[in-house]
Amino acid sequence: MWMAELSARSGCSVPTIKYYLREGLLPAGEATGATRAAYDDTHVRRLRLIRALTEIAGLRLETVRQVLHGIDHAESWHEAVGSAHTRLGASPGDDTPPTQASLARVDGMLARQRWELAPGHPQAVQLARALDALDGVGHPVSDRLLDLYAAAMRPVAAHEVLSVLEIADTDVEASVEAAVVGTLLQEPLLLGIRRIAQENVSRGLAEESAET
Amino acid sequence: MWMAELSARSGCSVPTIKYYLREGLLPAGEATGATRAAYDDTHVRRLRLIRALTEIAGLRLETVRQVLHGIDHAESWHEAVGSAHTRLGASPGDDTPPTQASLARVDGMLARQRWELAPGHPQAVQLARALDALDGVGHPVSDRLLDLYAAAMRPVAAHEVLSVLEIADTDVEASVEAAVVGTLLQEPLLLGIRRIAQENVSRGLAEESAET
DNA sequence: GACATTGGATAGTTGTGCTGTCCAATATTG
DNA sequence: CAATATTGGACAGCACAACTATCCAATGTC
Repeated sequence: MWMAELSARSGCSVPTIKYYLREGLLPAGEATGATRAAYDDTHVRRLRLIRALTEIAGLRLETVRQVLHGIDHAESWHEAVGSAHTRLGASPGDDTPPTQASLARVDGMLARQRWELAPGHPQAVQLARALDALDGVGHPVSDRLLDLYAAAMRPVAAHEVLSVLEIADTDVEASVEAAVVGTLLQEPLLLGIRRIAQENVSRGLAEESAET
Repeated sequence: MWMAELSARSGCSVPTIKYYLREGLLPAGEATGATRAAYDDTHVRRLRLIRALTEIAGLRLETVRQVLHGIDHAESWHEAVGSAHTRLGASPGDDTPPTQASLARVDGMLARQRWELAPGHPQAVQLARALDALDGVGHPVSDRLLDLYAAAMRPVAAHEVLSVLEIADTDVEASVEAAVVGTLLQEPLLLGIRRIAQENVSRGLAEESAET
């Protein structure tokens, strides 16, 4: 298909597609001449993925490019997820080191869960910085809450990883994409359900106290 | 304290503080003369909250303003959380209606969890749109995963709401802020722990398969 | 051979979140 | 009381991200 059809099928305007090509987010089509290139379904999928990562996961194009690069160059699916996680760890330009106290709390949580993470791992650092930030606004979280989060996420993560594994047998490339998409694009799902759960607990308690 | 001290204590530059004042994010100090105004600890706290909401929760200033307005005007803490949730539901300018199929799936999940949500509630709409987006990129999620998310979030939400309630007895205003902060600023914590859990499950399986 | 489309290059636009500058009115200090 | 410093207020400017628009020569297509 030509540019016009790619635009129609992906929902992106032609200038936007050209912009993504320039920025290296979308691989060039197969050149069939000096002024013509052919695109296929992989380009349509890639465009939809870019839009999803920016609009839903809220990633910036620079981050999207790194994530896509990870998808394209990963040898295995868990390498891809690790790469995506690393890219997402820190917002660019923010290299404030976390406090030792928060790092220790993260290590403690990991130990209690019998989870292992290399010291100085981006995820641990990021988590420690989040703890610092909550301290900074005067709303520190308890270790109990961290453990609760960990306990809640354990079965979720297990299910997610296993469902990606099922695809990995038949199509490694697809499983890499599924892993990254699953991690990033399902975040709003999880958070949305958390909010709904909070509202229900909250309403339940409000009605309860109204009865007394 | 004067402007200079407020700047030093909050970590925001004077022009930035002036900007927030102009934008209505920070209440004006008490005017002690035509060219002087006194600020107090509430202003320091408010500034730190603004920075946390933008830098950590990734909210735009327009959204921060609405959230702060909700905090300041809420009668009760669950009203504040509801208001904050509503503000966060949709990205501005994005009013694509979800498909009926996804709305039905959300309703089904709510019914299975015995959760109640008014029809057309922003949270349900938002969740349905997230499901549509995942379908759009060719990675639909199963009802099983939704249920798993819900089951995982149930105890989390219960604990979070209860810990806010404990404060509510002594200080309603503080509990309102705690509810909003807890909902928004603890999101990175939850997601970070989920990523760590995924990596551990993934690494465990990778080692396991390496042994065979 | 006329006409539309493409790729490539370049410049312009919009929105967001600050920053910088200026000034008159005041405090503060000596 | 005078010199100096600081403040609030208004306004313009800047940097970045993500497009969007325009132009053009080469090339397909009919």
